Amino acid sequence: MNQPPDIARELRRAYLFADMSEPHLQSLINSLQDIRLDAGKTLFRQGQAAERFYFVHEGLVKLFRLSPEGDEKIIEIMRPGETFAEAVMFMGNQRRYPVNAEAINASRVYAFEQKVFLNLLRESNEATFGLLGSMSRRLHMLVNQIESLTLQNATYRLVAYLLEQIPRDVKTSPEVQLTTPKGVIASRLAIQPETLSRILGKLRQGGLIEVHGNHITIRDVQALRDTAHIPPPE
Amino acid sequence: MNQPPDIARELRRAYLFADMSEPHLQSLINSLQDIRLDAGKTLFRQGQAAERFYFVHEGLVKLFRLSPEGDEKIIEIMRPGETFAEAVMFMGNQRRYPVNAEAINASRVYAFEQKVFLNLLRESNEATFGLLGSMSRRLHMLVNQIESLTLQNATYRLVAYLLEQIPRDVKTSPEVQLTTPKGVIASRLAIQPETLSRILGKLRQGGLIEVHGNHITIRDVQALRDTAHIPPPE
DNA sequence: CCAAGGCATTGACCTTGGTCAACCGGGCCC
DNA sequence: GGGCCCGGTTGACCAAGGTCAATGCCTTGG
Repeated sequence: MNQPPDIARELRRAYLFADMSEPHLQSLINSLQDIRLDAGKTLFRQGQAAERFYFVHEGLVKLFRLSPEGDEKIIEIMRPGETFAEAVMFMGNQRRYPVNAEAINASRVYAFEQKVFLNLLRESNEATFGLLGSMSRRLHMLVNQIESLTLQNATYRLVAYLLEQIPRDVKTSPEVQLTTPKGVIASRLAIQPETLSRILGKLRQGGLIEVHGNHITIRDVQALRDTAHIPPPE
Repeated sequence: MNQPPDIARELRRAYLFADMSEPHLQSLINSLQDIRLDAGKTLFRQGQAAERFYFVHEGLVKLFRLSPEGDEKIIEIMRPGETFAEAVMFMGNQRRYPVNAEAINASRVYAFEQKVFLNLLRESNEATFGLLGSMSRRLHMLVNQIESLTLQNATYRLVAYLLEQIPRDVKTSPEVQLTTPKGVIASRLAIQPETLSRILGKLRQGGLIEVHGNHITIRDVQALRDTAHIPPPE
């Protein structure tokens, strides 16, 4: 069990742990489990009893629902430095995961026991406020998602997604490297892979973007925003 | 300022207040504002600075987003005994309401100052855990909503809504009294009023329900579940 | 080096639900 | 009582995006 000294610093990237006292964080680190997942491996399934929550160390984990027909809707894609399934702890008696979780890539996640964490919350207010912040952010994200699913169309969602992927502080012809297969993005945006492909084609024909496999060059950010009627940031 | 003695009992119906100590609850009650809203009156708008959260005493309040074109999507309809906008308190520096809130009926809501409540949270763990429970439930509700928007069709959503409206412990030919105008239900389900009307017509023709204005008689619960492929409860 | 499987693309077609317009009926106000 | 307004219904039409099928391409493995 090698313990690199900066794992505390890594965990603090998550809102959940950001303001936690050093001793508390250390006691959590001592009890965490380091889990390796091959690509496509299931971490947990919807309906299973929830006893742990997770932090992504590396890789990508998708949280998704399945329809009875087997169609998949990705609710969220968890990236390194993010925690997930921590809200389930407060769902009352029947604590069950409300979604499925599966590794997209080969991944490593840290697992924390609910019991340990709950005990810690009971004696630490900063920790609790960190959790409240995490949950509040997730609520906001879900409301935004509902809005874009109901009040906006597929092109809007894809364009908004692309614009979100632009690294900060870039002004001219930004480059976007898709971090997941296009099919995964399609599910996240609630469209079919065929439709995703067609919309990208349309944008390419319009001279707004260039597509080379996973790599997309945005030729005209403003025009792209305009086609989807997205107001400028801020 | 008449203060009925059982306002504490009323507040305890909300998860947020359920397990709060009596003195804490009393101090909140002393600082609340009782707000009367006419039907259609706006309580707050998306983007406004958030300084208070609310408890519905009577009436119905809709939380909704607007598209640039003016289309409306109701995210949630708040009923007596429920709290809303309490999660906004933890969104960091820029605390702004993420949705609009407007009274559907003539309503009365109690308003609580964030500052007062936050001070109380800092010294009370039961209160904080009540809040975590509220937020956790709301997260779950939103995930369910996303699932039914993306993996299910309009008929499913309407049927699921109707089945939710059936009072507990009723077995035969349940009666459902719609608590809001049909247009409001349509927006909540993310369909057009015309479509809602047509789906009800289809179900009526199929002999599954009877519609008399706001009052709906469900003739065959099982068949209704089957048309939408909804598994039996539990 | 070739075969196989997975992802992406493209085309043809179809379905769901949205749009637009007309109409109905009840409550309300003058 | 008459006009009107609002919520709801109905019909005709339309369009966005889903479905199904064929094909290409790239990776992987024998």
